[in-house]
Amino acid sequence: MSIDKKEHIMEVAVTLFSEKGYEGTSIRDLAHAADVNIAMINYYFGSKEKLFVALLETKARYMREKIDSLQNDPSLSELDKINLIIDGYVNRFLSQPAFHRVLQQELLVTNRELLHQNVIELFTKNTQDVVSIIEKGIRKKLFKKVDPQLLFASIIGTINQVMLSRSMCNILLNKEAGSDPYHDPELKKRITHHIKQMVQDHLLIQPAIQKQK
Amino acid sequence: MSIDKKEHIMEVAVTLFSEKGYEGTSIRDLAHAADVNIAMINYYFGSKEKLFVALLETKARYMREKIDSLQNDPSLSELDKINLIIDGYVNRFLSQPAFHRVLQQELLVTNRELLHQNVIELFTKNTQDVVSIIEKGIRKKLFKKVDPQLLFASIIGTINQVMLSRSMCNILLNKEAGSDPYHDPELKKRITHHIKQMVQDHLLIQPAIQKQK
DNA sequence: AAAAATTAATTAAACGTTTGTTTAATTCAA
DNA sequence: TTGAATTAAACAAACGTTTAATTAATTTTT
Repeated sequence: MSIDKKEHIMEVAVTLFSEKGYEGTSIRDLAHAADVNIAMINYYFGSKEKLFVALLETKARYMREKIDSLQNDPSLSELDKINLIIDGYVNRFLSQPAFHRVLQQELLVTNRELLHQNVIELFTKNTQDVVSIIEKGIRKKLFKKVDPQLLFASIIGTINQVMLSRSMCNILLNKEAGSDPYHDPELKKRITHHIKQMVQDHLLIQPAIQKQK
Repeated sequence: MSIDKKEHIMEVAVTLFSEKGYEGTSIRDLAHAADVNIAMINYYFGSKEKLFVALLETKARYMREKIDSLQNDPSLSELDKINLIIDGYVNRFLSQPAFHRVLQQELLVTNRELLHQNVIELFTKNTQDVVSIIEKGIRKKLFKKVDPQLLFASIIGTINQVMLSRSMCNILLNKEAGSDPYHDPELKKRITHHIKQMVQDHLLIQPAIQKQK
């Protein structure tokens, strides 16, 4: 029973943190939304800060494992790997918008050092892996001599930009103000297609050959 | 004397908000950092929230005017305009990292509706203008049939990604952990060049002709 | 030009809430 | 009957804001 309750609290926490921010969410807000006593949060997690760290550790494994499995697959070309990584990130970000907004918030706020450092570490390994795939493609003369780090920033940054805020996303994509763009199946296709096309045009020597589907 | 003091408070506020977030920054923090009495912030601005809105209105005019002046200049090609807009955004974001982190924070947090709505409005007009420039280039057959909205998201998103956090940026660019990447003149060149190159490769029919400088 | 009256700027202290956390008592399950 | 789970109540500290008193600057009147 207690494990389920911990998970329940964490699920409520990620939603509230994403809507109101870490500082903007009180333990009382959390307890009320999760329908548990105020004292239970500290009973289970020790403190509000430790709840947050627990949240990171639980939620952040998936993408790490995804990239690891691609990394040393000899049957895939470097372009295949990049395309699969784009698919992975878009799927991941769109299916967990609340969690990824919380991550972004902690990257932006530098004074909660423990939380900040925890989020930074998540990104570091992923960055290095993707960059080294791009570098390998360049060495094999499959790719042009692009800037691998900044190209990775463009991939992630494009998704993050769309994910910044729902109303922002609706304005960007000319949707009605009230609608929920993140659960629109069209959006996922559209983002994936745009990023892949842009990355291919930028990476490949003869991008004109590649036809838009 | 009072106008200078208001500006002084706002300058301190943008720094503190960017480091600690809006909720994470107390009026007492602000008053102490600006070396004024606690009551002065409410005396000048009315409330903490109104201080924030005042901050937006003062700081956010520049980019608006920049794009407006480009918009109807017949001597510039659509690609010229896009390149100048990229220059403008990179310069602007890198020279005011604190302010733009505050903007991003408010986009991420949706429950402070007044502040959120104010930031959204800033972005809306800029988005529409840049999109219509890209669309014009497509109609003139200068550009391929790209996704104008998402290409704009890629431009802004790339810069935002690099600006998310200093240590994040240092990791991304392989710099030492302590250094200040945003005041490195090399970084501005590198970002500008990457985005322009990527956008050109994506937009132009024969990107191979365009030579990297 | 000096004095008086009025307005603006600044202060320290206090306001009532809300914050994260803890306690001590109670309920529940093993 | 022992230990874990749960509760309501209380804790001190910090929050944004307001007050009432004082000083500084400006305007009006003499």
